[in-house]
Amino acid sequence: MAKEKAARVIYWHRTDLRLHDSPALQAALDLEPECLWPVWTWDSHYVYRARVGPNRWKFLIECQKDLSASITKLNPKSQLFVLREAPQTLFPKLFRSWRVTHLVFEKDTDAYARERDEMILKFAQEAGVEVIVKTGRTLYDPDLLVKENHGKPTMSITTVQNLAKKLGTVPRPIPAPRTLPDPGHTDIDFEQERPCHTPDHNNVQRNQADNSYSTLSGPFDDFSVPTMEELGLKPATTPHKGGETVALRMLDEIIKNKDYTATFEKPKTAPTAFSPQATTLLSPYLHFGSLSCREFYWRVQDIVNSYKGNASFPPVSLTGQLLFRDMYFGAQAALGYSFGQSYNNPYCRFIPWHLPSKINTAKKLITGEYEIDSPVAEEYFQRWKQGRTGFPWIDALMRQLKVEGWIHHLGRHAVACFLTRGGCYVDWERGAEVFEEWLIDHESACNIGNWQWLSCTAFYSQFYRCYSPIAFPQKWDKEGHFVKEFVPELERFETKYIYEPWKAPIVDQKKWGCLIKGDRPVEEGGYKTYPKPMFDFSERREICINGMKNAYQIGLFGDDPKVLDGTWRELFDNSAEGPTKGKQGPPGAMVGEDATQDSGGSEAKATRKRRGGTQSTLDALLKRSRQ
DNA sequence: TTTGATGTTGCGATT
DNA sequence: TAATCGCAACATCAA
Repeated sequence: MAKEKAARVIYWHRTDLRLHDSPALQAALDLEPECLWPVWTWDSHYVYRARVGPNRWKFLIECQKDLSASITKLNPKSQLFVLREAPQTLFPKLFRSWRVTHLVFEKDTDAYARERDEMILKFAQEAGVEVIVKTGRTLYDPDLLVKENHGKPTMSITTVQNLAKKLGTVPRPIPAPRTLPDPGHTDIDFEQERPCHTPDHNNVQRNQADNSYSTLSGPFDDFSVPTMEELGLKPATTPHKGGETVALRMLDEIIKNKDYTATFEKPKTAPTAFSPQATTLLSPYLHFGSLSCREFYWRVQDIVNSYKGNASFPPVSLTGQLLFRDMYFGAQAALGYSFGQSYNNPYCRFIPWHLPSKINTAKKLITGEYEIDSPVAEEYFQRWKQGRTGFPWIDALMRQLKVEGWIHHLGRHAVACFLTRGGCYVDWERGAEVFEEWLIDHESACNIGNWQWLSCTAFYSQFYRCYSPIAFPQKWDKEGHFVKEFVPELERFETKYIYEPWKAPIVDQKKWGCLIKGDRPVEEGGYKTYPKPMFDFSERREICINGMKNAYQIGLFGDDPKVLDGTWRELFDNSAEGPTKGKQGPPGAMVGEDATQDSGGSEAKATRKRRGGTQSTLDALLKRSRQ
């Protein structure tokens, strides 16, 4: 159907801070618009609800500034127009005010994005605005993957590889446009609506007033990208820089090394390598869409196809990494909100982890808060988060994560295994929240999927394969260079003790300027200190494996009625690892008046008495170690 | 329905 | 030093 009037198009950037290979941008340009506004809406969901540390804020801002500059290079009248209002309230006003005919954007399939985009679609229909949505964030449209998988989530890489075969070759990337239309007028003849600030998960990230929403078009009325200071954020510490320009330059460098590109095998890359790291570090660019995954795929594939030696193959090869990404997107697309939690997730095993999420049972959603069922587990969790477990390998990784916003994939495995099934027996959702806060490449689908994988709640089940915080890093970095970089307290320690510094004789500890004592690093009497290990690893490993074995045998999944109503406790022995005491209840898992009660009714109390105590294995262990 | 193979990336002992 | 194997063990997938 031919359009009567010239198109006035808003191109809504969200997951695609780039000009190269954007099917959605191409669709917008195909309309031959009379005017085109490249727009970013400062979504309050990201500002207040998502967990975003200063490093990812900085990366996002750099991606936006780079894109805006590239737009202006193609058309000096244009830029990325940043509008500081939630899209749900902004667009209806904008459609009217700017006489918009089309809204174009790249498809986003996470649960919140779908809800938001449905609403925007409705507003657009009401305003007579045509909406065009194109896939471009993944190799395959996640909804199409799911459809080909008979509506089921994609839970294994072989499944995805087979589906990919059926769906055919990944399309070649589209070159960046050489020209861009003028934007239309940008007069604002309406009031800015400021979003609800509470709950504000990012309050901890700020040290100044939050001016995210001071005005609609920014303090200089020029729709420019906000600064860290305007957002009130603490300074970023990451050395990694965002933007399409940097991303394409990095890709060029990687591709230049044909051997690396064609023979890459993820399991053979060292998690202890830093400056330079052993993997590409392109993930944050893929996350913000400043690098197109199809661009990456084909640049790699062309090298592989012409490679004379033995090239690697998916799933371990570079393109295989993109297939894993698609797998997680496919799982998320099929499961929606339940993908992000154990509760009500039919594909997620039920394990009675410590520090379980509080649940809003009416909505069947986790609330973002958690229950401290065991003070010891909470201490383990805090020490893990702050990089003071006393295991140098774990602490080095957690410190690198906090400072730089990126750690190697196998490093993520190590700390995730340690927090969950291979050490602390703490809920994977706690770990996923920390990663969400600190990773510059945080992609909800991949993060959630990887945490489920490592905790053996979904995707993977061989819980008896457990990462040792000593043997595993030793395999990669005998000298302990990585540890010495990120845990400088230990920089003078002998190689022999680098992963087990508590075994070093006191005289040597003194000689090397660091005493192994306490639960946090401090300066003391002329010496540095580094913590003692917070538990005996092999002891904890055994407890965890037994806990997992038991939970696997009981065999509940997140959508089991017993999980939903809390009566799962009937199936667990009181002494089983985790908050299993009492036979009733969901206490601990409920929100509302009953949420804070520790255990069920009189029957539970009777049972507890009969069994002679309610102490979990964890607390018993601690008590023993203090004696 | 049963069966056999497989599963991105473990550990530790042995060769 | 690097490669191989047994370990103890289970869900999923394809045939």
